[in-house]
Amino acid sequence: MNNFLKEFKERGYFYQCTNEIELSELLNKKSIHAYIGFDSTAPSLHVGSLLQIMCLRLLQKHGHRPIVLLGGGTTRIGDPSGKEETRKILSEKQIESNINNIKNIFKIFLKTSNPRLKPIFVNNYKWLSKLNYINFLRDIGKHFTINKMLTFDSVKLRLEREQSLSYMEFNYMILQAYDFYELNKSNKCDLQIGGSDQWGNIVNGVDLIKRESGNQAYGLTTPLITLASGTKMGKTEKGAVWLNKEMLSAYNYWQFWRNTDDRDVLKFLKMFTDLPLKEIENVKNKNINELKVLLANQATEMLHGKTESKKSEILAKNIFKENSTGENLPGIKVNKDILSKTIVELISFINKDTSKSEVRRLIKSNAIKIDNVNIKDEKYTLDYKFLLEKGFIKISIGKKKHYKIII
RNA sequence: GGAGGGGUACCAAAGCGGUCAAAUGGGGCGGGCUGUAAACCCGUUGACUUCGGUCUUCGAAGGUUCGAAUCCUUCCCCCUCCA
Repeated sequence: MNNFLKEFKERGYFYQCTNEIELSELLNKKSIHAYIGFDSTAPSLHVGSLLQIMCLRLLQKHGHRPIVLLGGGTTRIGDPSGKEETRKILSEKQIESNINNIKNIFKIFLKTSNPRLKPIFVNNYKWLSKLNYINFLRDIGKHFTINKMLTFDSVKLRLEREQSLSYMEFNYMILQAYDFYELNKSNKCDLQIGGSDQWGNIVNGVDLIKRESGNQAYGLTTPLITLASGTKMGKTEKGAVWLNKEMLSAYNYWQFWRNTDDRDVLKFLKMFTDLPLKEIENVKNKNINELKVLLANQATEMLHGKTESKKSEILAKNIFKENSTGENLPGIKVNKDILSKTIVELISFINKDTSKSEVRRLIKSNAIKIDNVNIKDEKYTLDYKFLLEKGFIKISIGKKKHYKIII
């Protein structure tokens, strides 16, 4: 089997392929172009898209060139996989700015130095917006039979559940197929990779290419990653785990990985790090918490760089150590008149989305500490002189949230 | 176009004149146990509060009533069945 496919499988990226044997041969024969489409509805991608990004990295590693499609066109329509969600209508400007931000993520994850392998960015708005309805129906629409479209899971499931499926959504599949066709024609793209939910769309693209231009193209899907706990990856209770420095700090990103469920650690090491599989094999019996640190370090390094990753590790060690003073935490400057208010006011000021009522509740349940000492009085006020002398003070909410307050 | 069902807190879902800031479950948050894990147990989950209470919530706007999530009117939205 081809090396790329082999590693693709060994790392757990593989779910389905339209024609594995032929694809393997093709990959052996030459360096190909492969694409993955990303939705541009948010200003950043989150960990939910990381597996696809890793696929592109792997592609590069094996000498193939990734094409990143940022769906300016399809974003304007909306992916039906979001089911019952009412879609936000994004302005042109927003979409453009989202696309630019998302591009930057790829510039971190993908190698850009080698001109033969550096990612090609495309925006399907360029061609989709030019389509003429009548021509499109006649040239492209003729290749799609309703009979077949109705058999695709994305459609079938909706119909079976008797949920409505709008004509617009029904067409999404065709537009994505057209994207692949277009990229095959203009960029020699022979392969589309996507999540398993994209299977139908991908197959349609492969078919369309075959019928319209006679070329053979391929599709490859990755499994939907569900955590051992059963939830979807990408969003935690606290919000999305963004792949963006401004939206989620290196430390919090590190923590996200550090808190991986025991049962997912090995799987994630394979999926989300560059560690050679042999090396993972060698360390797999190590203490599970060491492995989690390894995972967190590797994953964070990839996005935030080695320095930030190391800092996060040290910070974490310090914070979770008994009686940590928290001196390594990033300091939060708070001015004097807020410092002189009660602890309730102070905490809801530092942590904007914690209401005062909530802080009161937290105090009652023994969750608030200042310099590791439980605060039980909601009227407690900081000793300003002491703070001046010492320079900083640590406020803890629960066990995991710590803030270093400076003047 | 006709007939019916429905919109309740983060989500699902009860309530159908006062005892409703609204049952229950999930999720979240906090505590306990532990390993920053899982499982489990306990507490909590609108805001503000001088801890006595006060204010704002049940699709929207009006109305009836001492009193409405609950009744009436109009409007908006969703779903099912028939044409």
